[in-house]
Amino acid sequence: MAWQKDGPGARRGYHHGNLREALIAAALELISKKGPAGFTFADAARAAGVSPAAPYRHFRDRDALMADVARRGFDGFADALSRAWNDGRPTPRAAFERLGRAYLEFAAKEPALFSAMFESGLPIGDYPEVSAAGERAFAVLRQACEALAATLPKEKRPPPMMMALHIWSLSHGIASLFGRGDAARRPIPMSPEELLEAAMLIYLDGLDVPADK
Amino acid sequence: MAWQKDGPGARRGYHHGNLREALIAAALELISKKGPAGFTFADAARAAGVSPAAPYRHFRDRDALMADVARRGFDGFADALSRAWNDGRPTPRAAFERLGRAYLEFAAKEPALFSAMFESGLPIGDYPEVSAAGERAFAVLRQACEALAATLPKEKRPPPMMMALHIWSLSHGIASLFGRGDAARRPIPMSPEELLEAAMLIYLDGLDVPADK
DNA sequence: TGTACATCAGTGAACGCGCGTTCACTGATGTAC
DNA sequence: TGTACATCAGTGAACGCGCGTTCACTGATGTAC
Repeated sequence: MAWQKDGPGARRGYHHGNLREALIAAALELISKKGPAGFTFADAARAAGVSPAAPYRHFRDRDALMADVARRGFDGFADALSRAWNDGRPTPRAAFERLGRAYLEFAAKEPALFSAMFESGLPIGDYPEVSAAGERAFAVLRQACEALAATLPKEKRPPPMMMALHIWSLSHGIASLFGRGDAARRPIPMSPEELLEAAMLIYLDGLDVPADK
Repeated sequence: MAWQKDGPGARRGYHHGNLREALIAAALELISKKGPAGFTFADAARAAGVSPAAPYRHFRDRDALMADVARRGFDGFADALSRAWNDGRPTPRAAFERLGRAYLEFAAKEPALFSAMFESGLPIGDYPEVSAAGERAFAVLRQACEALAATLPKEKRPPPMMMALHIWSLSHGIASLFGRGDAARRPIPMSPEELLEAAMLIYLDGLDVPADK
């Protein structure tokens, strides 16, 4: 956690030097401890070690801070998905399965970001940069579906948009219900990753996407 | 909305006569207006037209009220799923598809209950009656999967528990992301019902569950 | 059928608390010359 | 290189507010006899 810049930019007295980042880090910390509703603007200021008035220099209000966290979350999510897809190498099908796992991995490794993205209760209409970032993440999945659909003969190709929505929903459902270290999670007899992998196998079978090799 | 009993039990002055129910109704109203985090104990009292101290006669605190809402939600959910399944009549497959639609219907028609059940942020470990009600709802789905799996030849039968988790996750993902009249919802080119139906078709195809007729 | 009394389910005033927000301010930094 | 000044990013005190919670209380209801 980079609460403060290291080296010459580190806090040196009156000026924090890196408050914006520190507030975001504090927000993440507080979200993972107490849930997306579990922190206030004043809490974030306290955690960053500044006066309650200081955050106003960087964010209009708590929602704006939360929105920035969510936007960063979606940006990181889009990157993670892109990396997993890796332009469909070595095969679209193998890459596609990696994509699903990347979804769960993100939810598991960054539960605070995941909460901010999907459970913050933000009026996302008010934060177009958040929904734009969300679109970018979804676009990665959609592209992957297009590539995978293209491996099928024309008459059997499903609409890639529909496919993308299916996979997104499935992954999201698994991640929401079982995917986090959450105390609220119900115990299940297999790991979320196995659960998703099995489901994708069945789903792709249903679409007649041939297994690799 | 039965805010107060009708007839002889209706409010008649000093005693409310039906405050417990009125508080629950108020909570639902407030949840659908402002989200699961969007109301306080005092708000609920105000909405029910009583003093801020009155709710303490019926609930230990706000969380206890929320938990009761969630429990009722799961009970109603279990009922709705049971009704949709209808013991697998006329055929397990047809009943199964009804089950999926019932999931979405519940989320769409009772968004406040749905929020209380899945997005309230309650520490459900502290409310065993809530998780028990959740289990009852899940059990309906699991039973249905058993019945459907039983229509397949032994060597092709998937584990019903896994199947149930798949369908639950998929339905839940669709309901969460696209299923509510929510302002936060992303626009999609088909209805959630169509989306789920198509996904289930593909999934059941993947399992080689024969279509009816 | 009346009455005395216990119990129940409310009131309303009060409290301490933390939050959001504003304000005039001030220390630190960057830059023009 | 030095200096004056503008700007930036903080402080800390203050405010009004609503919340959660407690308390002694009281009106209404139910019941034993």
